[in-house]
Amino acid sequence: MKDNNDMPGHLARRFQQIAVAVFLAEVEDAGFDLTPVQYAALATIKANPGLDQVTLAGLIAYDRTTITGVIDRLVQKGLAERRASSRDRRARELEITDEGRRTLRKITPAVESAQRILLRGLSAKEGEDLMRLLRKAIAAGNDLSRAPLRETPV
Amino acid sequence: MKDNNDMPGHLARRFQQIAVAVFLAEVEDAGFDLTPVQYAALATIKANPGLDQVTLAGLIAYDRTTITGVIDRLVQKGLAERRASSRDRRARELEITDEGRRTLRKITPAVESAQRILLRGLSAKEGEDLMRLLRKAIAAGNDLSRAPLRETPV
DNA sequence: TACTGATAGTCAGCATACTGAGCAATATCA
DNA sequence: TGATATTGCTCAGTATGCTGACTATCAGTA
Repeated sequence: MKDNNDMPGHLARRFQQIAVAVFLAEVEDAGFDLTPVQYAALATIKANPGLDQVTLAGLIAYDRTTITGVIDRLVQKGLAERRASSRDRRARELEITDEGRRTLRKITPAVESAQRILLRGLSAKEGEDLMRLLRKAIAAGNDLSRAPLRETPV
Repeated sequence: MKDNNDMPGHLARRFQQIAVAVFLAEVEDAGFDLTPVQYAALATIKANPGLDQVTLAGLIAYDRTTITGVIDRLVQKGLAERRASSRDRRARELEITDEGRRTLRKITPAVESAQRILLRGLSAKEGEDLMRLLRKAIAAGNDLSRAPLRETPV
């Protein structure tokens, strides 16, 4: 029988498991307490000031029910703010705070270090290849998850 | 600034996200209710009758605190049994039930189909390359997560 | 304008994953 | 043998990620 550990689905789970562990370790070493998910959300808020939650979720492929809790924690840590939108009373506009900006700036080396560690078993070319193939497989499967990546709409 | 969506960590998360969605969809279409994690645990119990929980966790790289709940659900569904070990009174021996065996057999086509769908954007060679590179990166990072893969000890 | 459908956000519930702590039992070694 | 360390398992707490349902609001149209 084929080894279950060799199936693409299992490799996907393992790779993600290691990626999260490495990220958290590097970030903690740098003296911060931020998850990969929180980091991506914060960086995307900074790059798109005033965006609403659904747009944010689409830009980083999070489920809209997940993003609520993530933003809750960013707000609670004082890194982001959630305001009512003036144009659409259903929507909340998101902004990064000065503290959030400071954190992003200081945390960047740790985040980049994590990415290097994640690929440390591969040569530079192999790392490039892996990322290219992952991007291609992901693009083909984008709409298969409930939270697909959405190019900036609007 | 570099696009966050292009970082290896983000690609890892996305690939895993799609892998789980595809697995669940295929398995549900086949008329079953089993998660990727439950499937891997059940298949490993079948292949290693009487193994204990820590060994099972090591064979599929799950955390020991996660495996408890997974087995709870397999037992509750009648697919596996948990017995006290006679050799070590701390340990629990795991066995697959007839129902579990039947389920595994019938679910296999759906599981294989899921793996194909996950790689559907890639050529056969690209799929092979992706898996080879993932295996290599994972092997190099194995000990960086709290739940590393352990070759059958004993 | 009134109706209908879509959209933004939240919530409850469930299933991974992990941290850290704790209990019971086993192993090791002075 | 007796103290110490280790191991197998569980639990409480936290953070994703999802399903499905619900409210409030908006948009399009008859």
